[in-house]
Amino acid sequence: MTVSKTAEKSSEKPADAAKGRKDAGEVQAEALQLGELSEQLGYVLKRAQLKVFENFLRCMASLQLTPAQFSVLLLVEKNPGRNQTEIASTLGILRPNFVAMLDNLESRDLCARIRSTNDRRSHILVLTDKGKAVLARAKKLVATKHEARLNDLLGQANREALIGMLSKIANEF
Amino acid sequence: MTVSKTAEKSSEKPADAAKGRKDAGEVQAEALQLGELSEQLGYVLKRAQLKVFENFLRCMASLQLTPAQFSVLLLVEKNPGRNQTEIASTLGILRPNFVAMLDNLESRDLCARIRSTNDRRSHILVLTDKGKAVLARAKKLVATKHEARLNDLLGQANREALIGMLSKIANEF
DNA sequence: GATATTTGATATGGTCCATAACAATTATCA
DNA sequence: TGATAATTGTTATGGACCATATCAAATATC
Repeated sequence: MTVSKTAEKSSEKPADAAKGRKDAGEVQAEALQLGELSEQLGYVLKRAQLKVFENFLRCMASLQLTPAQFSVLLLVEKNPGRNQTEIASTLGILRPNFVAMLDNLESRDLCARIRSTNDRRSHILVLTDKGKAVLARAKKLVATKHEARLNDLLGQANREALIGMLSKIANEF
Repeated sequence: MTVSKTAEKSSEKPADAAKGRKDAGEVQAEALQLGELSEQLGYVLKRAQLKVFENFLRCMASLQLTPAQFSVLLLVEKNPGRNQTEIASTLGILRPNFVAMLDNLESRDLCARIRSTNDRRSHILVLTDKGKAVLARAKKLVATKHEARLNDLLGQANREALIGMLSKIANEF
């Protein structure tokens, strides 16, 4: 597998990268043969994931939300009153790494840590009003600019089948 | 999105993580609601990719090959006589980062850098005999233990459809 | 009430990714 | 031809993300 995650400027898109020579005169170096690589699940999965994240970041540029941050806001909205450990572990984020992430969201006034009265060790997480508003706008952007692109590319039925298969892999592989 | 890539020991699997409490007596904290997250392309894509890579590493434990290393060996075998820049860029690896990778493979006698006689700046890449042998064994392991798992999980037709859709996303998204 | 566990946090190290810069070599072209 | 530009592999470096150990405060357990 492999595939870096460069956005636009530097690295050329992996597929037809090696052709980036002289478009001028001489002998065009023949393109490399991907061979069995293009049938490798991991390879194609990783490449697709990088493309999707890249597109996500472009769509969210105005809101400055990464995929990870978006997922946190979504989960906190859906599960208000949960503490850091619960939110983090549900997303597969280790608690130490979740701290800086929350510091960021909190400094932008998108969510807040509230000392729990039941258990004064834990911080309850909630979205601020601004956080709710930003998340609402983010959802619209994602739906119209990001997910809609999948329908254009694959069609509604295939899109749902894809999500279903990926979920199955994520849960049962 | 989010989802870390922890293998087995430490972090719990994201989905049913928050339940990892006491299986003993008291009140089981209700599981968190994933909500729209489970329909987010990027989220499910990333989670699937992590699972697949994790499984790949397990299957290749005896050969000590990462997905990235495997892809390099595959590509060099398919395209002998190419230089570092060509192989790296085709895989989306930046040339500076490709150096250490090759150092590793070369130190294990899996591939070799050969000074080109045409252009004494470039290094031609080839697989060593050991490299070819290891790659052959790797292919078998991948086919029987890794890719075969997809068929068991999705069925042949769905597997091909999945690869096709992912390729389309990787190339056209 | 002594001990163990949990929570959020800090420090730290590893891996991967990206950019700048460099020497050696080759291409370009005035 | 010779000066200049471009390319190749490389090093150095910084950032992002991930993982582990450890800690103090608070709580649970016995």
